[in-house]
Amino acid sequence: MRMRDIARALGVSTMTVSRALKADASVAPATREAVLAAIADLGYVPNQIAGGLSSSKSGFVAVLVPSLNNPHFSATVQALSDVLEPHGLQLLLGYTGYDKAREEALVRAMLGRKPEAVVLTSDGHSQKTEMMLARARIPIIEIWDIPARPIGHVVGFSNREAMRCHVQALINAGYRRITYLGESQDAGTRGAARRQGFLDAITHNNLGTARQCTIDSLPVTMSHGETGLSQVLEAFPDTDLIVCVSDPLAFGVLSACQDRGIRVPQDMAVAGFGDFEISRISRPRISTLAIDAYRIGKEAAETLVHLKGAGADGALEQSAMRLIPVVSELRASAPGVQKAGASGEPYSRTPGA
Amino acid sequence: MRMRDIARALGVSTMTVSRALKADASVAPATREAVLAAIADLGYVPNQIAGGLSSSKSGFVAVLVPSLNNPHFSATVQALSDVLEPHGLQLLLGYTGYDKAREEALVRAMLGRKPEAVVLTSDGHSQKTEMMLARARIPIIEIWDIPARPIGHVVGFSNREAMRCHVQALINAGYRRITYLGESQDAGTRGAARRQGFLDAITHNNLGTARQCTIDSLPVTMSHGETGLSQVLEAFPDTDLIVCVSDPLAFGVLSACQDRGIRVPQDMAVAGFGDFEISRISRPRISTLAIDAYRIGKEAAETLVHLKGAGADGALEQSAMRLIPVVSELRASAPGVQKAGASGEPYSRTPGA
DNA sequence: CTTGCTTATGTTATCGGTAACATACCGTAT
DNA sequence: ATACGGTATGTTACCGATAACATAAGCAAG
Repeated sequence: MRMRDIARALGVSTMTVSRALKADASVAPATREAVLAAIADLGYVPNQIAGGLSSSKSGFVAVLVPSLNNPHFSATVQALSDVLEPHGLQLLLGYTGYDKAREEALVRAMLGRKPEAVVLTSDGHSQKTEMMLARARIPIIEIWDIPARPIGHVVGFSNREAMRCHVQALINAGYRRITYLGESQDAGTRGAARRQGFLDAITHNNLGTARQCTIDSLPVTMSHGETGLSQVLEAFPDTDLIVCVSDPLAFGVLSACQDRGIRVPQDMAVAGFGDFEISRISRPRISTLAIDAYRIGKEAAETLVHLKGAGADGALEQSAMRLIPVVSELRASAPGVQKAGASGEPYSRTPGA
Repeated sequence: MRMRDIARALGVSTMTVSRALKADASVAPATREAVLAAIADLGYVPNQIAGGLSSSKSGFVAVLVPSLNNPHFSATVQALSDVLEPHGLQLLLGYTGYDKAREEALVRAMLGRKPEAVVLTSDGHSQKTEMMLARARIPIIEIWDIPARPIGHVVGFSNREAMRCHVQALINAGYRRITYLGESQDAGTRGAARRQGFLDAITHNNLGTARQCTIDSLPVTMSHGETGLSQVLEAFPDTDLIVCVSDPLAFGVLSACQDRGIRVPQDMAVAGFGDFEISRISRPRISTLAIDAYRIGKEAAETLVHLKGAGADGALEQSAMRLIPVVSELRASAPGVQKAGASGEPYSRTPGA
């Protein structure tokens, strides 16, 4: 079933059919209706591959995220989809599995399909990946973190600065013997940036040598809580607060505390990062840092739509950087808040730039 | 940058370049090396759109899931990707948001890109969707549930039968005043099948009129636990077990119980469905039903690979149905297991067909 | 009645690859 | 030396749509 079949059935040319399928082209209203009726009747679906080759408009945007099983990335993808689809842009989704080689292979495969733009998380890329993206001459948007050397546009926040503020708020709440629990092989990733932010806060407050424990898995999940807690208790038994690299890990630590009869937050407090749903629902709740993942996707998509509107030179336009504010939420698991009797109320603080 | 540019740079024809890019074609080893070197050198990425149009092999498989923010679907997608990518098939992912109109629009958009197969969850489809899929003459695989009227191949299990077995196991453990907590607008979805399975078990055991409460949201998440528990306590205050349509909801109910000082499982037990990580990590643990989501994706992918190997008539071949076994896991929140002192040990039961 | 402009539709070339067929070249058997 | 078979490469047509240009019809103004 081709466009020609529709055209022949109506005694018109393929161009008339093609034009009838576009909203703006000049076709007589009666003709358009007849064409659309025939298409619906025969169940014709236009071949986008052929159309794309001819018009050099593929109609999709490549999106690369480290993992799909992550509410943050889901929300970001959802936002991208919500904004881009009304503009006729579909998403070609790929997940890198936190693996740079895989990311490179994916970028290559995606570029071969001529996406109109590429959106990817700024977690560090291989040199070839960066080269391919730079050569592609299409808009590139890095999201989530602020890369040291951006390829194109950026929509995100500084994980380092966010974690620094978060830990500072916890220090203000009275904690002093704070241990960080993160990933071991995090070079160049968001995890490393968060760790650095933790170190910044510890150093700035003269809290002595930083206490750190790591888990050898990428990404860490709630299942790693037990291992993580063991390590912390062995290395730093007097810890009064464990700051975890993410909320799921914090929840895992919380469960492990319950198993050992450690009262949270009286004996030891637990903090996470990322504002996953679980940190609000768990009992006790987990202090965390809220990130508006949907907004990151939304603003990235809006940047793209704006670039499209600006014309073909969009890719060459001055690259923009949009910063997304984040908010620390100290909950019941932080005694400072508990004492204030506002066990559910968030204590908010928006870090600057 | 086109293939012609590579060809000219080497003084060969485009066909030689094209052939060098395929593993099996007959090209002199020296020529192939020269071509590949030039390609790497110039950073050429073949245009898959043009290649696809010419060879009528798009090289990707369309995958539709209701939501990406769901560990089950993530695992299934991961499996599909793991198996299909070595065969040169990429995934074109779409999520329906549990919305049939959206699903229809997505199917239309995807078919326009000529996927080599379509994999979608069997949650009920619009009539047009079914028609389009049937007409596409490519392999269609419905996964997760067993549809009443399959379009093509099926890889999944019976949610109804699984829930029936699950509830039967809980009845065997001693529960009698069991209340079901599910979604209100679940017509034709997995939720409805699970509800029906619950009803089957209640009826079969002569436990009187079934107790049901519903939450008006699709999908329900852990955040709906509080509302759900309120409804159950109001309508059926003597409930000894709440069976939830999914694990996240069960976790939300568990937290709500803690807020009210309801001891789980002594005062009231909580069961989920789906074996999410959280039901293993939460304290107390949640009785649940394990589903091997990765295996569903893996077997679906293997079915596709087999069909490809079988040749062009794959789509017309006898449609297969693969059943995935599921296992009830009664955990600490079920007193039967607790009494046996095996607080972490799963109690297993594999339902037949 | 003709010119000129607008609107609706048709014709042709092309997007960048690949299938299918054609051909040149080489070594080996006769 | 000739015929033959296989390998390596080139030529041509085409995949199914659309951009760009061409053309026919209709109508207003002169």
